[in-house]
Amino acid sequence: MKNEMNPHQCQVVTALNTFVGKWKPIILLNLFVNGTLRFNELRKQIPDIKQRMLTLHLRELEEQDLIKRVVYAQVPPKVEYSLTEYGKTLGPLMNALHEWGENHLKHLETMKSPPLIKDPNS
Amino acid sequence: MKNEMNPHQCQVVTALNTFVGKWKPIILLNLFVNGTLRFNELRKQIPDIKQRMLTLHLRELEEQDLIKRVVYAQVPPKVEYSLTEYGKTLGPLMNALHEWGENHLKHLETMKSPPLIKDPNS
DNA sequence: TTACATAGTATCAAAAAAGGAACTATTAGG
DNA sequence: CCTAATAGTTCCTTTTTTGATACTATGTAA
Repeated sequence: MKNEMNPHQCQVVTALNTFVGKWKPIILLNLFVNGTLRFNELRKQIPDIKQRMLTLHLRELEEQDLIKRVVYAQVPPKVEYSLTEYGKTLGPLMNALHEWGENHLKHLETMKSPPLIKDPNS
Repeated sequence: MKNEMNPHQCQVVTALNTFVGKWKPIILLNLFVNGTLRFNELRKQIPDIKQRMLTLHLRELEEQDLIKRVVYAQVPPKVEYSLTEYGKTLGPLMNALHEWGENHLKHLETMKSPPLIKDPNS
């Protein structure tokens, strides 16, 4: 743990605020994994998301310079979303989260199921 | 980005869910930085938190095996909170978040203030 | 006996986030 | 003229999260 880390003016919170929420991490992950996706392709990838929520969060992520939005002048409309170069800097963080999460699932298993038979040597 | 990473059964979300929220990261950070703290010491470290929120989140973090709670049988009461060994495994993640957050603050600066004078060589 | 300190609970109110359903613009094709 | 496709927007409701304030238990010390 960084010793200059200060829980008040807090960069950890700054970081979290850019991509937490019910949908943002999933949207970002999909763009990491699939590259460029159209609006409806994202919807298919995230079946439970409502159109409204998808639009709102895409707009916010765009504001934050994490994703870019490219509109093609055609009908029916075509809009493509992808990570910006800056958005891609979240990659290592996503990996770290992924790994900790994976380990956490294992930890949950060991917590839920205590040994049925006590080890006689303990 | 991990190629086996799958936005559906998603470990990133699993990880985030264990410590996101308005107060949890700050509580954890304080325990990382200060080690063991009593209830009221935590309150002083986090001036804006309401007693209720502190209690609720401490209980949740304890449930999750991220922190431990030690009650001393004395009056007035004394209750100490600290990270569990498992809680300490969040350290590298906190550091990664801290670093990305720090960089993000710089990025925000460069976004907010576009050059007043265009570089004639660009 | 009264006040004090610590670590809480209990209740109700407010605010923030998310959900649901319906509606829109555009144009190509039949 | 009607329909279909895409990427939205509008309006309203529900759920979730926080906030605000007051109240409690208990032993010690004045």
